[in-house]
Amino acid sequence: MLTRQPSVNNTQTVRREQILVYLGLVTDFPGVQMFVNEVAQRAQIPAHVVRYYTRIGLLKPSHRAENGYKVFNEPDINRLKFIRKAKALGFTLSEIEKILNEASHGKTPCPLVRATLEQRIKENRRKLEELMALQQQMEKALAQWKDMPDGTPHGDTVCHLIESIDISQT
Amino acid sequence: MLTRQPSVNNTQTVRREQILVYLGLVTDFPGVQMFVNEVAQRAQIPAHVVRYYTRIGLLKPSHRAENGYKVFNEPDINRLKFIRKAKALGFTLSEIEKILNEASHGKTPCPLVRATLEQRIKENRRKLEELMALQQQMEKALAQWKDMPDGTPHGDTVCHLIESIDISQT
DNA sequence: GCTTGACTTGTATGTTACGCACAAGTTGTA
DNA sequence: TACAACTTGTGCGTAACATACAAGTCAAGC
Repeated sequence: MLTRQPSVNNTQTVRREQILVYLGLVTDFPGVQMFVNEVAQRAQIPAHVVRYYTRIGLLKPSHRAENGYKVFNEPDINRLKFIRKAKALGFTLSEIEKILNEASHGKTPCPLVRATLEQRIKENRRKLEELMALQQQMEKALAQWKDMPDGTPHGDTVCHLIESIDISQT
Repeated sequence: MLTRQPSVNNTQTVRREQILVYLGLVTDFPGVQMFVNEVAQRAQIPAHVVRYYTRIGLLKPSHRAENGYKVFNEPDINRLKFIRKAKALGFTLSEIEKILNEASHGKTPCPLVRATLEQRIKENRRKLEELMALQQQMEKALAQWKDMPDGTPHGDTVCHLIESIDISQT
């Protein structure tokens, strides 16, 4: 069983220590090398996204293995899970980075988090209104076109359907 | 008055023929050279956007002036106005390009327009639902945080506010 | 020992629709 | 001739990845 896993469960190199980790028997064995795929799987994030986060400096692998592979540890998984939750709340990556920086300096990021979220809520409200207006505009157009025939384009017109639209109040 | 316009009305080189055009006395004088700024102004689109459209091939200047400046004509203004309306309806530039291609081949783009708009409406509905769910999630979080104190970060936690969030159903 | 296949690395490019900045050329007027 | 107001093209930046590439690493099977 101590073979390289086939594509069945999509893990990477598995050693005895890692199996112990999987089973929850060991959580931070010094010899355990956690690579991209494993950390990605455990944090429920696509591996190439983990690479992306690493590239932009949002995630910093603790060190490199002898072969140059990035080595992650348990705190990295927490960090990734945090990022995932913050993203689900509408935070951008750069906001998340600021929050993580605050926290790593021992400061509480909570006030920043509250403020950012309020800001996000406001922006989202505006975006929602825009999208709803667009939706109305589109549905209105479609209804209005119901009884209009198709036309052939000529000199000044491309498609009278679109050209009949009034965008004055948008 | 036949000077280069100062920045007051933001036009470009003005010649006698162009003034006639402005006054509506002449609509397509062969000697009139319409450059980027003027066509942009008349189509109510920022000049750099006209350049962008030209760059990606969405707009094709009829020819170049002797000095290399792009020369536009009346149909280009119609094209730009069409693009503006289609964009206001939620069409993407590549969709608009397809529509314009159809039309330039003498085919009626109307069926394509109808189909695309229906598609856009569906997508927009999905996006709206997503955004509304996000908004709810955010507002719920903010309310839930009202009575929670700020905490200091340590080993496993960055910000308990965010970490308390349940994203299972998102 | 060699091949094979599943991993890993990094970089580069495409996506959307621009916004902004650059350097350099052109034009008309003072 | 200097200057201001235009013009040109190109290139970078945005957000958050998705996709593809070339090349290196490792363990197992023959």
